[in-house]
Amino acid sequence: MTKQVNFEKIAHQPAYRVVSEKIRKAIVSGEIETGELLPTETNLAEQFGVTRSTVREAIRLLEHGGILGRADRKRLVVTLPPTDTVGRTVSSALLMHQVTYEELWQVAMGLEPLASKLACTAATLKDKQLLAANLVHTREVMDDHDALLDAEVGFHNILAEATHNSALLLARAPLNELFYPAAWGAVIRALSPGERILIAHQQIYGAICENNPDKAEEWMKKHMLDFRRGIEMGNLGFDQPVKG
Amino acid sequence: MTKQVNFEKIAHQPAYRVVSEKIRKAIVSGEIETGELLPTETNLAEQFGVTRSTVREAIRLLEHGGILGRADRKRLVVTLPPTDTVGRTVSSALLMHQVTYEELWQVAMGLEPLASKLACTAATLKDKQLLAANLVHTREVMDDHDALLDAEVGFHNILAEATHNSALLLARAPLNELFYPAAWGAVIRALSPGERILIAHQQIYGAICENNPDKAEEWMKKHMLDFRRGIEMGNLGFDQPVKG
DNA sequence: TACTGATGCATTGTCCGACAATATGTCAAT
DNA sequence: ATTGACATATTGTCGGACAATGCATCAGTA
Repeated sequence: MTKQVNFEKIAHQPAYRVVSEKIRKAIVSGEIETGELLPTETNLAEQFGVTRSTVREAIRLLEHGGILGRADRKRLVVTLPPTDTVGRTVSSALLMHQVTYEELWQVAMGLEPLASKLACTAATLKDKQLLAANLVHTREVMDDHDALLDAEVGFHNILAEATHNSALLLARAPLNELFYPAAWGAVIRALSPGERILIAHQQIYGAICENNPDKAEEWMKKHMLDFRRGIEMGNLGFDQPVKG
Repeated sequence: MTKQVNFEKIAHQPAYRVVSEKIRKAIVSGEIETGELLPTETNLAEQFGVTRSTVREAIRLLEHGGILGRADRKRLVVTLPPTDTVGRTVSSALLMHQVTYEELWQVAMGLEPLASKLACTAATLKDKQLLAANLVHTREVMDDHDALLDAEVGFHNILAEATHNSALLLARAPLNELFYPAAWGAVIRALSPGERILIAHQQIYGAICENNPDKAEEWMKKHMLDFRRGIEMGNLGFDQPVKG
């Protein structure tokens, strides 16, 4: 082992990444307001001194992150990345990492009771109305497995929105997209636990209306534990990777 | 208000998106294994019947999500999206949504105690060694604000990794990238709470070694509450948007 | 006035062809 | 086994081209 000098790897980022980074920084730093239109591709190309092709590749990079979108399939606008777009990115990452139902359930146990608690103080009148409407709808579709699943997922969704906490919303996006559809769907088909679901939802809704955070949190915990028991009773491979 | 027929908007996706979707599906569905090399750009162009430019734009879309990467700046390989890449996407989305410290703290209160609890049962010997090393290092840099911050963030990071739960890891990515650097940094500079930090970390570490989930969870809650008090004492705009 | 139609311009989506820089593989020379 | 020379493959970047489509303007007509 002779001694040898080590040089650091030289970087040399491709131009399209450099351009992409510059635009991204300008956006995130607020230099360009959301909703504002970006210059045209040819214009950007001139400004950066590259060709339009390069600019286009740079734009694609940002477009997927949801930072950029199209107003009317023409001009580019700076958009608030919609949570579902970002959520999808996270979800497909998790899928590739072969995330298991168990792992997602653990996260759900951390976030959903929290959401219930926070919703008690943060929910607006409109949020409560949405929850109430969801309860009515749930009761109606109690026997239709698919519709019941939709209603169940919808309840948790409305609840999360009612916290008005965007960080929480993004953190639990994978639950919406991966966990509930697959896992709840299986439980519902196997056990038809419509009544139990409805009771839990009603209690949580009640707690929110009474402004009782502890009760809301507790009932959500029960709800999630109930769910887990359903999975175990149905013997539905809790430690298996979620399949997209 | 005359009655009128409503047609659904016709889609017409641009070709680069179609191509991108096809590749994405092939990857997520496992048709292409991770680590496998993709065909060359020219080859893909022929297969899809489009030009190389279009294929390149399609690739950029996926590259940003971290699904695709380069082996050696030449051939494309399918990669497991590294958590930090995906995390950055989420973080910049949150920045643009003007997420507040308060919101992030709420999420932290949901996830960090959970991580502590889970780490008790999931941590390997190596994880414990890393935690121990972090404690030693923390004690050494107690007076260096920047280094102390790094150590503090590092502790929470190791702890989260010790859960071996990729969903949890991704969900808390914004804490690493946005919350701790900015908020803890401010607290540390204002109050120098090195001792209190170290004590909490030691207790958590102890609880993990004793395999005592409840204690680990409790101490992490204390730690986070302590943190919050620090922010309020320092009068550091808890309800202000995080600035990147 | 309110609707319709024609026209021109701007911008994006897609294509083509080209070239430089750089990895990779092969083969000979030492 | 290492080095050097050389051909090859692949990506990054360029420039130019054209069709499709959206937008604005302006005139025409009931």
